[in-house]
Amino acid sequence: MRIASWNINGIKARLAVITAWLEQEKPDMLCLQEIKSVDENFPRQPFESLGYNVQTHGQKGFNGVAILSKLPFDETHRGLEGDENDKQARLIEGVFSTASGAFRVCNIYLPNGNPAPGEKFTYKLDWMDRLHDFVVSRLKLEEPFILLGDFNIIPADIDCHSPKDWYGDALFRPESAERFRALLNLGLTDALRATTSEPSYTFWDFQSGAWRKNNGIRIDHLLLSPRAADRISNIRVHKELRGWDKPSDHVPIEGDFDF
DNA sequence: ATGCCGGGTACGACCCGA
Repeated sequence: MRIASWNINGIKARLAVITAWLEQEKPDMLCLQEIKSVDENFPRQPFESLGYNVQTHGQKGFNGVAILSKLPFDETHRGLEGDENDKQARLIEGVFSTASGAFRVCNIYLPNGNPAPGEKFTYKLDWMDRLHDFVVSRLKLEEPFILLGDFNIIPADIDCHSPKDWYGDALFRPESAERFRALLNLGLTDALRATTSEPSYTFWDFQSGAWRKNNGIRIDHLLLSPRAADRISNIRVHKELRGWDKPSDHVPIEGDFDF
């Protein structure tokens, strides 16, 4: 089973690119971030025609996440618990069954947090603390659990072309990195970093010729519970998509699992 | 480079992203 994550920066603007990629790669599951659409306006039919079940958690104009899955959804959960005043659509989770048992995929669009310090940075850190509590509850289930998406976290110097450009940024500040490490310390595996010590960027800014200069960052991640880590055989970043026409500023990251 | 691009809303600018 191939499971991918992709921040597509607007479903309306990216529909043609996404369907072209799905027809070419045929992943079993694609988790989208930044759909920037309400649920009613999400174009379900093009994906259903390609054999995907569609679940969305949208909001007007900003944010929004969705899961496209060839396997049917046993359960779906929307939103991150812990703050009844948080209305931003940044988390959707699906539970799926296979012959080898159930597994769970949680798709997140973690807040950017800039400028830091400030209200947005505080929101990011609070969101990460709530995510930590959520992950603790999921790990207690002792099932294969994949936490994936756009984390808006650069885990280490190797994950950006030019670390000095990122000092003080909400994606790279110690408070952010510390909370990311706390997730790993719960027992989650950073799937990409577990398989290579090379840089492997997932985002290149639209501005300043970042793609041409390979001035990228690695901020899209697959984190695996122990039982999910046991099942992964390969992981890849589809860097080539950044060079397609009408690209997103992010590219897909995809893992191969034996369920 | 607190905005160089690109997408959103809405139809002229302004908000947001990383």
